[in-house]
Amino acid sequence: MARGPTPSPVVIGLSAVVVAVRDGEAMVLTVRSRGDGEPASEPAGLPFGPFDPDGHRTFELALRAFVTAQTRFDLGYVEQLYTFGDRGRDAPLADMGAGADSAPGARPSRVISVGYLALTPQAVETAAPDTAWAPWTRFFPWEDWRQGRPAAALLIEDALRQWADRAPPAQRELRLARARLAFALDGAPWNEERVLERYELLYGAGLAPEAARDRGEATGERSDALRAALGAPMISDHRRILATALSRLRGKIKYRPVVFELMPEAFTLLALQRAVEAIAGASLHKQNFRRALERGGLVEGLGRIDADTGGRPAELFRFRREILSARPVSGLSLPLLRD
Amino acid sequence: MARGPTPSPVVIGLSAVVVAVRDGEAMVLTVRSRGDGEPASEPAGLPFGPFDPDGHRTFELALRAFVTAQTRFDLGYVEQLYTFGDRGRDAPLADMGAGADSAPGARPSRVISVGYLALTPQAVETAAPDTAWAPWTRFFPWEDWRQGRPAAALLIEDALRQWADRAPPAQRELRLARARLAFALDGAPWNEERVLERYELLYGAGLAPEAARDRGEATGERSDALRAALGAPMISDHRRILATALSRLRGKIKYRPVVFELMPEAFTLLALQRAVEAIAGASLHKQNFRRALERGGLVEGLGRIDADTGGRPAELFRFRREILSARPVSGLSLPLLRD
DNA sequence: TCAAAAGTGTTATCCTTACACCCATGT
DNA sequence: ACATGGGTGTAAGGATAACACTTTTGA
Repeated sequence: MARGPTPSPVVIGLSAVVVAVRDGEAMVLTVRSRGDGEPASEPAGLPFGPFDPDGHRTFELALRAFVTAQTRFDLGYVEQLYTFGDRGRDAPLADMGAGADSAPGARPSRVISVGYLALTPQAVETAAPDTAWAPWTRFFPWEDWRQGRPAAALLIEDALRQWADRAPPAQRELRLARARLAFALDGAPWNEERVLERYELLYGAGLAPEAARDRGEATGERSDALRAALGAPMISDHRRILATALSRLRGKIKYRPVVFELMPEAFTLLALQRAVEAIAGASLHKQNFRRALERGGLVEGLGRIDADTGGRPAELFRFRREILSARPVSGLSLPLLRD
Repeated sequence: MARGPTPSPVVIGLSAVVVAVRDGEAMVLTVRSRGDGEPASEPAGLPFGPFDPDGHRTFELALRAFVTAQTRFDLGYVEQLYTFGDRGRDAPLADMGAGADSAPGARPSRVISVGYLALTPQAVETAAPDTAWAPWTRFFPWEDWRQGRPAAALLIEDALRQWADRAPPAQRELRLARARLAFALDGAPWNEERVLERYELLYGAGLAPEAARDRGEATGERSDALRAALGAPMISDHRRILATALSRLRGKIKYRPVVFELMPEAFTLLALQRAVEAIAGASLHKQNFRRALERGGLVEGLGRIDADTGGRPAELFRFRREILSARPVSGLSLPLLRD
């Protein structure tokens, strides 16, 4: 293994997608980027920090430590998502931490970022400055199908068709096929799990503002409506990490009982359903949802509650955590409701 | 961000689990560790190498390059598995690559390893020295349930019960519950996907030889039969990576048509079934397997073949790769056969 | 002729989906 | 009374699991 010129330093960054559900809306913990006197429209980022090879025994411990430090918030359920190492996707952290005080003109350190998903039962307002919960529909407006196909999806459909038309004939069909599958064009079924695929398509098509940014160009002309439909960009590749998290969570909810990590100790069945709907971005069939719950034996009734919205008071339930160690247990089925 | 003493260097290692199926057996590409004149019983490892932050634009390109260099073998399908960063699980690469020529007594570099899964259609014998295909039952004898519950699983069951009995009473039930779920004790159902969970349990129980090794101790007394049942250890944490790969593959085969990445262009339905069985470690019901295939429209008949084993010649089929871009497509159902 | 595999048919059962309806409470 | 949500029943269709049987070849 010949030694060439000294290799560039490698920095490992950890990013966390912290998810909570607050009155029927799925929220993500965001950090304003170096929030000084900059305009409020500066893109947000995920909580992140450098991994210290000396101080931290495992990634997960490191993650918990710095998220608590940065946001004064304790994490519960945590799982690793993916490790991103592409050069050229606006390496996160490149201008902070290990690289912050390097001489100008020095070779930038290569940054590898390990993304994590964390779930917490309540979106407690943190006292930490520059930290805020944001609904993730802000970053992915096209992912919310709870009221039927969202306007954002329609605008994106048009933009993607134009993108396909701009291609040389040989590529046109390929582009269309990708768009059709990802965004349910021409009657194709919508698959809520393909969040990452959709975001990557938008990035590849140059529609996500991050694409132009990473190339050092200005974003092309576009209408206000389309801009809104494309969602708020994030610093670095954080929106990609967020998309990965949503994909993973939407998939996992079906085969592991992870929703309960987002619920308080006692909850009504409708609250549970609303949480699942917020994550899945789709409306569910009430009766069938409850029947599936029963079959699984996942929950157990308690007493009652009143202060609900309108209507008859609902019974409170709790997650039967015991069964996790008693038998293999799958997640919730998603009996979709078509409007 | 105060600068303490200079931080330890971080080295990123890439490991590949390269899988192929050869006459009904699932094989993994292994590398003999620094194979000099050492005894043949030296543990094997996975193909691995350091990631060069200057030369490589993405992990995947780096992986393909060094696997080809090391094994003279071209990868097809590739996906990232997981990034391992725990200190104390015998950091891979610590004594090679970037760390090889460091002064004795110098602080060892912290090694992070990114595991990848790769699938190839044929287990071509590579000309590369110290590289060999090994059936993965060698490393996980308890995972092969094609002929019913394997003897290895029974021996491990006993060992795990003893491990639970050795615990203080408070922990006894917890240990038993974990063992029950993972290894299907007391009538619990076997879940073929939990390969990693099972390996980690064996590691945690001190049964996997790697556990004692990582603590710098000698492996405890055990019978030859039990030793065989526990499978061949691997260097570093490679067996953990291998377990991760098998878990992932066994899961993925059901919801993505990945088996076909392991098949030649034309194959018989029985060959396909045998491949799935080798991966899943379970026998399948022939008729129901074929019916499910038909329903999915995944394959298309061609002509015929003869040179088969005994019996009537079977028709050859091919995977209809076109459908991948035409519609969302799920994997194969596993109609398990109970003996 | 027999072993070994290829193929075909059919049935019971369960899960999913869908539709329709009644109950309890606050305004 | 009526809006809002809680809660129950039931029937149709499709997928799965399980059974038994015929066909075609090579040795």
